[in-house]
Amino acid sequence: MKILFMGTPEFSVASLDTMVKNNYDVVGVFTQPDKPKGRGHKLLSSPVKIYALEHNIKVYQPTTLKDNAVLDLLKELSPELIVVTAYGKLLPKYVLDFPKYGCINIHASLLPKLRGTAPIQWSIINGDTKTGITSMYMAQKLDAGDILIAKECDISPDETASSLHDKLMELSTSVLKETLFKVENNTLEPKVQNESLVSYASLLTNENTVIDFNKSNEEVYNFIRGLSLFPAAKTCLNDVNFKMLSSLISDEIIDKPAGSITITKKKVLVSCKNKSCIEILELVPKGSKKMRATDYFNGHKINEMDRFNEC
RNA sequence: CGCGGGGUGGAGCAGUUCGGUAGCUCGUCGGGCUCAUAACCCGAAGGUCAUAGGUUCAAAUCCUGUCCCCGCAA
Repeated sequence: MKILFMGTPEFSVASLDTMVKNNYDVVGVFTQPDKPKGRGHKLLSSPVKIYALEHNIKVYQPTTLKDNAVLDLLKELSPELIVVTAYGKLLPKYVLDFPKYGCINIHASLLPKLRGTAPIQWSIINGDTKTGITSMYMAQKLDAGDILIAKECDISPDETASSLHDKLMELSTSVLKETLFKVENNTLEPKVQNESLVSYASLLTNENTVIDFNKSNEEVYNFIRGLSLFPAAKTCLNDVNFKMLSSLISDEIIDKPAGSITITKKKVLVSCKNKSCIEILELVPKGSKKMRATDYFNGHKINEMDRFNEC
């Protein structure tokens, strides 16, 4: 069975690697075009591209799929199945209809919950204790196709986006393997998604990754770990931007306005809703590197009025 | 040449504008107080101020080159 793979980040590499290791016939890889990245704007290739080149798989990086050249390419590669994991582009209908066995997507949530681009982060931010990996037939509507295989994964109380990413990436390989096996044996049983249970994991932006200390300390805690290490929860103090990387729920009761800072001998506490507070462990000040919160405040004196806020 | 910040005892910073051999908050070590302590008191160790060269009576501080680190943006 000829398979065309589409994916871009590290998470996608696991899928591609699974197919390569299990000797599937990957006839080509679509990945996002190289973009100027990092300091100095150097052109960087996606992890999928790097992996594919190392394994002598043809790489294609169309800027748009709505192009006759892409259709010609599909005809040339003539895939019987397209597997998509975090590619970063929506597939036009003619692509979805092209392969004989359809297009299959690996998604990092238990659909129909958390459709969209950042399901890993939002599952933690929302305080969920369980998430998973779902494979589905792709439909034109985002992540709305019929469900094929779903596997659950627990979210531990101190889970971070990074650790959950790794767990789900591992889980995605077994979901993909099982899905491919059933495709080959024609034993899939697609299930329509229950539209009444749909929720969305919206794109992470600079705006919706800012900490709101008016929420409870538990919500703030989930927010920080749900965005750690990347892209990280943001806040601001005296016109300096900060990323909060890790924290702990504190049982201290401090009657100060949200965002107020209390420095004790060993702890940096920030006030949240209803006198609750959160202990900040690690942060990154703008222009500086990751450090312990206590270290930062050893070198930067603050006064009573200073508060973390939205800038 | 995308924008910007920075390299000062173990950590985080100040000092650099207006040159005169180094300071703060912690940590470490020793001692003391205490029922006890992450608290408090006393004391100590620890720095070629990234590096090379230049200017100067004198450079962390001025000039020039080099290396390294980081944030943003994408």
